[in-house]
Amino acid sequence: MAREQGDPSRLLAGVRIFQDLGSSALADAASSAQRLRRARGGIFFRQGQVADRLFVLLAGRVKVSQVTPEGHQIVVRYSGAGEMFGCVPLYGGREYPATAAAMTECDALSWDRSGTDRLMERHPRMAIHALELLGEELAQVRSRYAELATERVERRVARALLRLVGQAGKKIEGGVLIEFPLSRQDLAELTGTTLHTVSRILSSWEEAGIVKSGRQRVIIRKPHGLVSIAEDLDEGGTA
Amino acid sequence: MAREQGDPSRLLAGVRIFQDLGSSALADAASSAQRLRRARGGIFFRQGQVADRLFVLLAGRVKVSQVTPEGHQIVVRYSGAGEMFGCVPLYGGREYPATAAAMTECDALSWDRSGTDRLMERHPRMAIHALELLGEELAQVRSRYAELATERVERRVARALLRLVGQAGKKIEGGVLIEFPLSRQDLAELTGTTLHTVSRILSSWEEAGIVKSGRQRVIIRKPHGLVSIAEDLDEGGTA
DNA sequence: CGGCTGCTTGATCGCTCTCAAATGGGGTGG
DNA sequence: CCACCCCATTTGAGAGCGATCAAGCAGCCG
Repeated sequence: MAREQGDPSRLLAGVRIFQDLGSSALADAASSAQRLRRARGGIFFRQGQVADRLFVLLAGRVKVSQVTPEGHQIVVRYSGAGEMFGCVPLYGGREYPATAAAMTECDALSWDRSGTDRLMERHPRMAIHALELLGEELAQVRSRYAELATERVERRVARALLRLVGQAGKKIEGGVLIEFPLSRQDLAELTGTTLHTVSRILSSWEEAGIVKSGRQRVIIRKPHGLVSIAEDLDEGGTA
Repeated sequence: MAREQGDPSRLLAGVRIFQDLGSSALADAASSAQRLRRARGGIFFRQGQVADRLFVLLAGRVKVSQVTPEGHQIVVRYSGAGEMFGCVPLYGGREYPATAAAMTECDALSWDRSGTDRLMERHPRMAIHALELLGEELAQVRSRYAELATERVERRVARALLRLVGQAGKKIEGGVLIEFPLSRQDLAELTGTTLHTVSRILSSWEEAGIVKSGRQRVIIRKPHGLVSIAEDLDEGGTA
């Protein structure tokens, strides 16, 4: 457990599901947590495994993805520090419906099922927070669903990038860098298209000076240009 | 109609969120509920309204749908008797993200926000059940998302119909009838396509003897045929 | 019976997938 | 330190699914 950085209960204070819980509750949670690290590429859990653990990410970035019966990959979401993932045990699911893999070096806490049950019993507010988080996630998936059903690929990719900027954007000179390795394939699986189409789109944006991208790297040079594509505004916004 | 049947707490026993709650809790819930009826086409709530009520459907069928900023309609789901809808207040959302309209004559119970809060406080198991329901819904949306991202329209329509059979299928001679008025447009909004494409697909299925359909009516004659289309099996299954 | 609403069907267009092949950057092992 | 190999990416060509546009049709209700 909390090998370095001393008090893990301090880390938990910033995590939404543990908010407003009081220090004794945090200590309670921290004491029953297991500390987990993963190198880039490491796996937290795999789709189909018995869902017996809940995770909270302290540092790093995790890709949560699904494989359809036909073998297509879908990226469900990217989780960052302070976010919860593998929340299936919270609501009684049997198996993980997705795989969670570390995109960068990761550091996480986790609780087994009986631990989460006990925590939620003792601190009912945790259940309320869990409800809130799940509700928000539901709203988000629905909005992505609507997007997929009604929007063109280019706009979907623009929106996905803007969302990623919000989650993992880092200001650098000349733009905003997405702070973890993100391949064309990843973007394609996130937006429901193919890496070829993503590559073409990024190339055209690069030509327009909107982004600068390379091997698993994306820098947004003109966020406003992306916004014009993402929203209804005319394309060709030159910020 | 359910107006008779006396005791509303009896009605609640079959609703998942109230399961295992004990009769006093049911009476508690029933006593604070408001009974609501809507004629076909009536509205329970509209997208964007302040989300102040939770609903449980006792009878009838409700369409939950969204309009995107660009004006496209999306059907989120169809709810049947015993199901909960408008659960936004449960997890603290401000506004309804969708509109709930009665597809048939409907009869429902509803609680205002303070009522649901109080109920969940007094009966924590309700919160657990709510978590379960939300989790299941999340899993379902994700699977529909994956479907939309990776499957052809015909297969999506087949799967949607099969799901509807499970929810509202009624065996009649010569097949299974979807028991509420369902237009081509509805099916299109449910599967992320256009009414034209749905119409063409249904026509071709009709030719193959798989379905029989008319104005806002669909009868599945050969469910197995639909399954062959929905799954990976070769098409042309003649059950 | 007439009009409205939902359904059908044809024709065309174009976005996006698919298939194919080449390119290049980066890390690794020698 | 260099060469090689692997993997991500780029780019072209072509096909096809499904959207869009445009009429016409038919059941149903008033």
